[in-house]
Amino acid sequence: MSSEGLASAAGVNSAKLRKDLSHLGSYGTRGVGYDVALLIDQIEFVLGLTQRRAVALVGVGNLGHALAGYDGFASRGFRIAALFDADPARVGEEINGLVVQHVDELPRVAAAESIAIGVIATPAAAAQRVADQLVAVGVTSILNFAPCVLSVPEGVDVRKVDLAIELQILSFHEHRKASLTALPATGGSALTALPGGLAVTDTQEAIGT
Amino acid sequence: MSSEGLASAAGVNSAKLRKDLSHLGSYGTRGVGYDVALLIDQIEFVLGLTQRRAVALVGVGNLGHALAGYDGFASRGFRIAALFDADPARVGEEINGLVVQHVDELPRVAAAESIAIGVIATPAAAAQRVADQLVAVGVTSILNFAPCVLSVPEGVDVRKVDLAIELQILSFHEHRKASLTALPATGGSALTALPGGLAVTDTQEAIGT
DNA sequence: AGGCGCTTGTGAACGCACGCACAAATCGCG
DNA sequence: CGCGATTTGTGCGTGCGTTCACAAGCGCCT
Repeated sequence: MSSEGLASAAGVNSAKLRKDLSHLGSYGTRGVGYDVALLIDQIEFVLGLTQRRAVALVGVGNLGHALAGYDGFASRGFRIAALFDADPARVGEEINGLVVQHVDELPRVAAAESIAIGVIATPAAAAQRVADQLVAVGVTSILNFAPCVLSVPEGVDVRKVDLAIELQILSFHEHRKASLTALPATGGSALTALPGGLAVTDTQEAIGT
Repeated sequence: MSSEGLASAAGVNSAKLRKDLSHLGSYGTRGVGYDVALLIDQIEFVLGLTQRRAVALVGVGNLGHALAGYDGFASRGFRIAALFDADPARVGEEINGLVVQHVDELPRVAAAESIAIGVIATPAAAAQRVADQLVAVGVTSILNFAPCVLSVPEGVDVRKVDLAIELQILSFHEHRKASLTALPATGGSALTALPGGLAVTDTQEAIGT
């Protein structure tokens, strides 16, 4: 498979793709292209995806349920090792073969399962507390679906996924298509990074801290 | 509120924030700062968030359920106007006050509700067909949660959200923290853009087309 | 065996975004 | 009324990512 084919499939420039791959080493053959299977192995190795990491999911509301049942995690080398919730009514429920445990059980489970990554799917109000608990048990990577900014100590990685922001971006493009307002579409605008996004409700207090 | 305060709250540089805001016009007061309420109004106006757009959600599996019940959409100015699924068993189910309709009803509903944005939460195999149907009824903005690359005509915006990729990025950082491999952390690597991501399974056929 | 076409890997240039630093402007206080 | 403190708005330099373009290398066909 040529870099041109890979690039068009991925929707990027072929030169960029080649340069990226060259960082891994020379796994292509000139005049022929790349061995896709070998490439995948190498990428997985360098990215550390060969080891199946254990993931703890906190918050089994609507979103938590969906994440717990999401096939994409298992097929990409992640093992959801435990489900937690703070609501006693939800504790004991079984989802996809896993029983929801109370979030206070986290220290015990984390030690037993060697949790590497924590996923927060709680309401925004509970997110910071959960993050603190995760950090306390040694988790250094957090995926945050709650619409709020988490403060964590140095050395802990937080990635925030705000589903509404994706819609807002689409809405903005829709707006531009309609009215031909020529606002320079600067790549990563700080605007979308504002806590609470652009919601009128409670943005004041979110910023005012 | 000073730009410094806004910037630290958003986690960005204050100069960048001021420059971004300056694109909207001069809504700050020197020596004083910004009127947050006014700022929000202006940003919402420029970004076109003042009009509540109608969203159609296709695919009410685990993820679809979560999205249909997600408060963040409504509070950010989006109205989920209709739910669709191809599975007759799911048609008729009521979620959050909306009844799931068969995807073949899309043309009729789209005309009645003036759908602006389509959200695809179907399995990957069905995503392209749904995208085609959305495009056919005049939808020009698509948010795709299925782990596949959609091909759409010019003028249609597609944003892809792959939840597993977020975990992979965290996993990679975790990997780097463990072994101190010095791989240049190039900003937007093409690797993560590969269709099918880094999954071993069926990547071959995904690329081989 | 030799040449030819195709593809990789990479040096170099372009462009863009980020951040610094400063002039202009506003408010408060003496 | 004037001065100093504070903050915005922005010109400019720097660094990085992307892209072009080309030499080196590989396989195939004759």
